[in-house]
Amino acid sequence: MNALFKALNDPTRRAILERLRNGPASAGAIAEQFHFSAPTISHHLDLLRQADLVTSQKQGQFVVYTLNMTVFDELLGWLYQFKS
Amino acid sequence: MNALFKALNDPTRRAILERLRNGPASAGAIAEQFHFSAPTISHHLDLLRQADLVTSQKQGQFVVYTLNMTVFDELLGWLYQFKS
DNA sequence: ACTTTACTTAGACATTTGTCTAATTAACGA
DNA sequence: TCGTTAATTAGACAAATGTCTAAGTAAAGT
Repeated sequence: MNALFKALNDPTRRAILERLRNGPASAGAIAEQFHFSAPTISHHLDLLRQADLVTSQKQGQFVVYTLNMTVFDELLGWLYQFKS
Repeated sequence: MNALFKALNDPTRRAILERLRNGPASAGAIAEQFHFSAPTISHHLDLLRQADLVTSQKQGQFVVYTLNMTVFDELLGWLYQFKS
Protein backbone atom coordinates (compact mmCIF):
# COMPACT_ATOMS: atom_id res chain seq x y z
CA MET A 1 0.00 0.00 0.00
CA ASN A 2 2.86 2.32 0.82
CA ALA A 3 4.67 1.47 -2.39
CA LEU A 4 1.47 2.01 -4.32
CA PHE A 5 0.81 5.52 -3.05
CA LYS A 6 4.47 6.35 -3.35
CA ALA A 7 4.51 5.27 -6.97
CA LEU A 8 1.43 7.31 -7.76
CA ASN A 9 2.82 10.42 -6.09
CA ASP A 10 4.66 11.72 -9.13
CA PRO A 11 3.22 13.23 -12.31
CA THR A 12 5.78 11.57 -14.57
CA ARG A 13 4.99 8.13 -13.21
CA ARG A 14 1.26 8.73 -13.58
CA ALA A 15 1.87 9.85 -17.16
CA ILE A 16 3.79 6.63 -17.77
CA LEU A 17 0.81 4.64 -16.53
CA GLU A 18 -1.47 6.58 -18.84
CA ARG A 19 0.90 5.91 -21.70
CA LEU A 20 0.76 2.22 -20.91
CA ARG A 21 -3.03 2.25 -21.18
CA ASN A 22 -2.50 2.16 -24.95
CA GLY A 23 -0.59 -1.07 -24.61
CA PRO A 24 2.84 -2.34 -23.57
CA ALA A 25 5.89 -0.35 -24.53
CA SER A 26 9.64 -0.62 -24.24
CA ALA A 27 11.57 1.52 -21.79
CA GLY A 28 13.02 3.48 -24.65
CA ALA A 29 9.67 4.12 -26.30
CA ILE A 30 8.34 5.36 -22.99
CA ALA A 31 11.36 7.55 -22.39
CA GLU A 32 10.93 9.27 -25.76
CA GLN A 33 7.78 10.98 -24.55
CA PHE A 34 9.53 12.73 -21.71
CA HIS A 35 12.33 15.23 -21.55
CA PHE A 36 14.14 13.28 -18.88
CA SER A 37 17.21 11.15 -19.23
CA ALA A 38 16.93 7.40 -19.76
CA PRO A 39 18.22 6.59 -16.27
CA THR A 40 15.58 8.82 -14.75
CA ILE A 41 12.80 7.04 -16.63
CA SER A 42 14.36 3.71 -15.74
CA HIS A 43 14.19 4.69 -12.10
CA HIS A 44 10.53 5.70 -12.41
CA LEU A 45 9.77 2.38 -14.06
CA ASP A 46 11.51 0.63 -11.20
CA LEU A 47 9.28 2.34 -8.66
CA LEU A 48 6.20 1.45 -10.69
CA ARG A 49 7.36 -2.15 -10.73
CA GLN A 50 7.98 -2.14 -7.00
CA ALA A 51 4.38 -1.08 -6.58
CA ASP A 52 3.40 -3.86 -8.96
CA LEU A 53 1.69 -1.30 -11.17
CA VAL A 54 3.68 -2.58 -14.14
CA THR A 55 5.44 -5.77 -15.09
CA SER A 56 8.46 -6.07 -17.34
CA GLN A 57 9.67 -8.73 -19.73
CA LYS A 58 12.92 -8.71 -21.57
CA GLN A 59 12.44 -9.16 -25.31
CA GLY A 60 15.78 -9.28 -27.01
CA GLN A 61 17.46 -5.96 -26.49
CA PHE A 62 14.28 -4.38 -25.28
CA VAL A 63 12.53 -4.41 -21.95
CA VAL A 64 8.80 -4.22 -22.45
CA TYR A 65 6.66 -2.76 -19.71
CA THR A 66 3.02 -3.71 -19.28
CA LEU A 67 0.39 -2.08 -17.12
CA ASN A 68 -0.89 -4.26 -14.30
CA MET A 69 -4.38 -3.14 -13.45
CA THR A 70 -5.07 -5.67 -10.73
CA VAL A 71 -3.31 -3.41 -8.22
CA PHE A 72 -5.94 -0.78 -8.76
CA ASP A 73 -8.42 -3.09 -7.09
CA GLU A 74 -6.49 -2.71 -3.86
CA LEU A 75 -6.71 1.05 -4.20
CA LEU A 76 -10.40 0.89 -5.06
CA GLY A 77 -10.94 -1.24 -1.98
CA TRP A 78 -9.20 1.29 0.21
CA LEU A 79 -11.25 4.08 -1.34
CA TYR A 80 -14.46 2.17 -0.99
CA GLN A 81 -14.39 2.26 2.78
CA PHE A 82 -14.88 6.02 2.58
CA LYS A 83 -17.91 5.78 0.36
CA SER A 84 -20.58 5.41 3.00
CA MET B 1 -4.44 16.06 -8.36
CA ASN B 2 -0.86 16.53 -7.28
CA ALA B 3 -1.90 17.71 -3.84
CA LEU B 4 -4.25 14.78 -3.56
CA PHE B 5 -1.66 12.10 -4.26
CA LYS B 6 0.85 13.94 -2.13
CA ALA B 7 -1.54 14.00 0.80
CA LEU B 8 -2.29 10.31 0.44
CA ASN B 9 1.38 9.38 0.27
CA ASP B 10 1.90 9.09 4.02
CA PRO B 11 0.62 6.40 6.39
CA THR B 12 -0.10 8.86 9.19
CA ARG B 13 -2.24 11.03 6.96
CA ARG B 14 -4.12 8.00 5.66
CA ALA B 15 -4.69 6.90 9.25
CA ILE B 16 -6.07 10.35 10.03
CA LEU B 17 -8.52 10.01 7.16
CA GLU B 18 -9.61 6.62 8.47
CA ARG B 19 -10.03 8.11 11.92
CA LEU B 20 -12.26 10.80 10.43
CA ARG B 21 -14.50 8.18 8.88
CA ASN B 22 -16.05 7.83 12.35
CA GLY B 23 -16.99 11.47 12.30
CA PRO B 24 -15.40 14.90 12.79
CA ALA B 25 -12.75 15.34 15.45
CA SER B 26 -10.67 18.13 16.90
CA ALA B 27 -6.98 18.41 16.12
CA GLY B 28 -6.16 17.42 19.68
CA ALA B 29 -8.40 14.37 19.62
CA ILE B 30 -6.77 13.26 16.40
CA ALA B 31 -3.28 13.88 17.73
CA GLU B 32 -3.93 11.68 20.78
CA GLN B 33 -3.99 8.58 18.58
CA PHE B 34 -0.47 9.12 17.32
CA HIS B 35 2.88 9.26 19.01
CA PHE B 36 3.84 12.39 17.14
CA SER B 37 3.98 15.93 18.44
CA ALA B 38 1.04 18.28 18.03
CA PRO B 39 2.86 20.44 15.46
CA THR B 40 3.56 17.37 13.36
CA ILE B 41 -0.10 16.38 13.33
CA SER B 42 -1.05 19.97 12.63
CA HIS B 43 1.21 19.90 9.61
CA HIS B 44 -0.35 16.66 8.38
CA LEU B 45 -3.80 18.15 8.78
CA ASP B 46 -2.65 21.16 6.80
CA LEU B 47 -1.59 18.96 3.89
CA LEU B 48 -4.88 17.10 4.03
CA ARG B 49 -6.69 20.42 3.89
CA GLN B 50 -4.59 21.59 0.97
CA ALA B 51 -5.74 18.48 -0.87
CA ASP B 52 -9.29 19.32 0.16
CA LEU B 53 -9.56 15.91 1.79
CA VAL B 54 -10.67 17.57 5.02
CA THR B 55 -12.28 20.82 6.02
CA SER B 56 -11.78 22.61 9.32
CA GLN B 57 -14.01 24.83 11.40
CA LYS B 58 -12.99 26.64 14.53
CA GLN B 59 -15.33 25.88 17.41
CA GLY B 60 -14.30 27.87 20.43
CA GLN B 61 -10.84 26.72 21.43
CA PHE B 62 -11.07 23.69 19.22
CA VAL B 63 -10.50 23.23 15.54
CA VAL B 64 -12.74 20.51 14.25
CA TYR B 65 -11.70 18.57 11.17
CA THR B 66 -14.21 16.87 8.92
CA LEU B 67 -13.60 14.37 6.14
CA ASN B 68 -14.50 15.64 2.68
CA MET B 69 -15.35 12.64 0.55
CA THR B 70 -16.16 14.54 -2.62
CA VAL B 71 -12.47 14.61 -3.51
CA PHE B 72 -12.44 10.85 -3.74
CA ASP B 73 -14.63 11.15 -6.80
CA GLU B 74 -11.77 12.83 -8.59
CA LEU B 75 -9.52 9.96 -7.66
CA LEU B 76 -12.12 7.40 -8.67
CA GLY B 77 -12.45 9.18 -12.01
CA TRP B 78 -8.72 8.99 -12.58
CA LEU B 79 -8.72 5.32 -11.64
CA TYR B 80 -11.68 4.58 -13.83
CA GLN B 81 -9.82 5.33 -17.03
CA PHE B 82 -7.66 2.27 -16.35
CA LYS B 83 -10.58 -0.05 -15.90
CA SER B 84 -11.17 -0.98 -19.50
C1' DA C 1 -5.77 40.00 34.94
C1' DC C 2 -3.52 35.74 34.92
C1' DT C 3 -3.06 30.86 33.79
C1' DT C 4 -4.18 27.08 31.31
C1' DT C 5 -5.65 24.67 27.23
C1' DA C 6 -5.74 24.10 22.11
C1' DC C 7 -3.67 24.80 18.21
C1' DT C 8 -0.57 26.92 14.66
C1' DT C 9 3.71 29.12 12.98
C1' DA C 10 8.69 29.34 12.58
C1' DG C 11 12.88 27.38 12.14
C1' DA C 12 16.14 23.53 12.37
C1' DC C 13 17.66 19.08 10.81
C1' DA C 14 18.07 14.33 9.05
C1' DT C 15 16.04 11.49 5.47
C1' DT C 16 13.98 10.74 1.13
C1' DT C 17 13.24 11.94 -3.56
C1' DG C 18 13.98 13.23 -8.45
C1' DT C 19 17.24 14.35 -11.40
C1' DC C 20 21.72 14.15 -13.73
C1' DT C 21 26.32 12.19 -15.81
C1' DA C 22 29.39 8.34 -16.16
C1' DA C 23 30.03 3.61 -16.18
C1' DT C 24 28.23 -1.09 -16.89
C1' DT C 25 25.69 -5.01 -18.94
C1' DA C 26 23.51 -7.31 -22.61
C1' DA C 27 21.80 -8.12 -27.22
C1' DC C 28 22.18 -7.13 -32.08
C1' DG C 29 24.32 -6.24 -36.74
C1' DA C 30 28.18 -5.87 -39.98
C1' DT D 1 34.94 -9.57 -33.25
C1' DC D 2 33.89 -4.91 -32.97
C1' DG D 3 30.85 -1.20 -32.75
C1' DT D 4 26.11 0.20 -31.90
C1' DT D 5 21.81 0.24 -29.54
C1' DA D 6 18.92 -0.52 -25.25
C1' DA D 7 18.68 -0.37 -20.75
C1' DT D 8 20.27 -0.48 -15.88
C1' DT D 9 23.44 0.55 -11.97
C1' DA D 10 26.28 3.70 -9.30
C1' DG D 11 27.13 7.86 -7.34
C1' DA D 12 26.40 12.80 -6.76
C1' DC D 13 23.51 16.64 -5.57
C1' DA D 14 19.74 20.00 -4.89
C1' DA D 15 15.03 20.10 -3.40
C1' DA D 16 11.25 18.28 -0.86
C1' DT D 17 9.52 15.84 3.21
C1' DG D 18 8.59 14.46 8.03
C1' DT D 19 9.86 15.23 12.35
C1' DC D 20 11.13 17.97 16.40
C1' DT D 21 11.45 22.06 19.91
C1' DA D 22 10.46 26.77 20.87
C1' DA D 23 7.61 30.56 20.30
C1' DG D 24 3.18 32.67 19.12
C1' DT D 25 -2.09 33.27 19.09
C1' DA D 26 -6.52 32.76 20.82
C1' DA D 27 -10.27 31.10 23.63
C1' DA D 28 -11.76 29.55 28.48
C1' DG D 29 -11.54 29.12 33.37
C1' DT D 30 -10.73 31.25 37.93
